[in-house]
Amino acid sequence: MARAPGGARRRGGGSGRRGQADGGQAVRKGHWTAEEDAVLLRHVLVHGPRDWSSIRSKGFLPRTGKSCRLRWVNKLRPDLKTGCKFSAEEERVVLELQAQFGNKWARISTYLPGRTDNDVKNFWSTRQKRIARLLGTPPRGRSSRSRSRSAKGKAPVVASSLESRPATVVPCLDEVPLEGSSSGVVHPCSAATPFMETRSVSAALAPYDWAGSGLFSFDDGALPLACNSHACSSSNAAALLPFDQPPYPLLDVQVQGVPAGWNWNMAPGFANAGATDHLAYQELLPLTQAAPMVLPFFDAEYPLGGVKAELPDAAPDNFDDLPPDVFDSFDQPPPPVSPPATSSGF
DNA sequence: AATGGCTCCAACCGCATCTCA
DNA sequence: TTGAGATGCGGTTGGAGCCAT
Repeated sequence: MARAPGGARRRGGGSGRRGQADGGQAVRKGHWTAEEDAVLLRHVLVHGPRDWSSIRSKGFLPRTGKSCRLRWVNKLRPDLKTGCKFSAEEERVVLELQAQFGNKWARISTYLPGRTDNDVKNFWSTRQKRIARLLGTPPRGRSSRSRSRSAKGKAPVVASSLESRPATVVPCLDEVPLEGSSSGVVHPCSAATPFMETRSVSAALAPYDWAGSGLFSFDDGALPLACNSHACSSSNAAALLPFDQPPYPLLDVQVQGVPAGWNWNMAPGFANAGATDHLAYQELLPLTQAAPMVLPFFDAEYPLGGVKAELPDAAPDNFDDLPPDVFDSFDQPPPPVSPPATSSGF
C-alpha cells in the first residue's frame, strides 16, 4: 500500500483540539504543525531530549511535556524508519519477543532499530485484528481499560533467548538480505526509503554525538559507516570514529537568517546549561519563524520553505570546546547482541 | 462514481516509575 | 524519607488513505 510517510498525511488537518491547562493557559492538542515541530527541534538541539515540561512552562509551545516527548520519540527522532512497513524479519522478531516479553513494546522496540514502541504496538494491534478477522473470532476488546496494571505483560518474562542468541536480532539495514535473496527477507528499509538525509541530519544535530550514536552514516568519506556489517551498536560505531576529526560535521547553516558565526556548539544550553537557554530561544525562534529553515529530518523541504543544509567542507576547529557531558545527552541505542540494561532515551 | 470495510498511524489518556529537592 | 513533578509505558481512539465491490 503506497502511503505517504507517516506524519505528512494529516499535516495541517489536525483536530486542533484545545484543553485548558492549569493556570488558564490553553494547552494545544491534536496534530502537530510544522512550526511546532521546528520549535520542538530547537528545544532538542539546545537541551537534548529532556526537560520536556519546560517547553510549555517557558512558553515556547502550548503543549504538555508528555506531548512533546511523544512527538519527538515517535516522529522527530532522526533514526526512525518512517513510512517503511515491517519486514518479514521484523515481524518474526516481534512475534518471538512478544511471546517472550508480552506486550512490552518499549522493550521489544529496542531490538528493532528505527522502530518505536508505538510502531510495534500499532503493528501488533493491526496484526491481531487481521488474524482475528481471518479466523472469524472477535478481536480482543478495545475497551479493556479495566485490566489491571499488573496484568500487563502477561507472558512470563524469562531470560530472553534472544539475549543469548544474537543472530535473531534484526541486523543492520545494510545487511538485511534484499528481496530475492536466498532467505527471501525483504530489506526493511531500502535505499528508496525516506529515511533521511544523513548528512543534513548530522549537521543539524551537531551539539550531540549523532555520529557517535551509530544512527547515521556519512557518505562523504569523512566518516566511516556508522552501521557497519556487524552491528548497529553505537559503541561500535563510536569506536570506529576517527577522533582526529570531529565525530560530526559541524554546521554553519541550519537556519537561514541565523547570524553568521552562530555556532550550535556555542548554544547557551551547552555552554551553560539552563542558565541562558531562554536567550537562545529568544534569539532563534524569531529567526525560525521569519526565515526559511532547514529541517533535515525530512526529505522534502519543510513547509516553512527551508532548504537543505550543505555541509561545510572543513570541520570547524572548536570541537574541543564542547563540554564532555554533551555526549551524555543521548542514551545509546541497544547493542545488537542483547537489549540494553535500561531503555533508550530515544 | 459512490461506498463501506480495512489498514495504518498519530496522538491522547491513565497509571507506573523515576528523579530530585 | 517523602512528596511533587517529570518521564516512561501501554492501551485506546479517531481520522485519512486504500481498495474491493
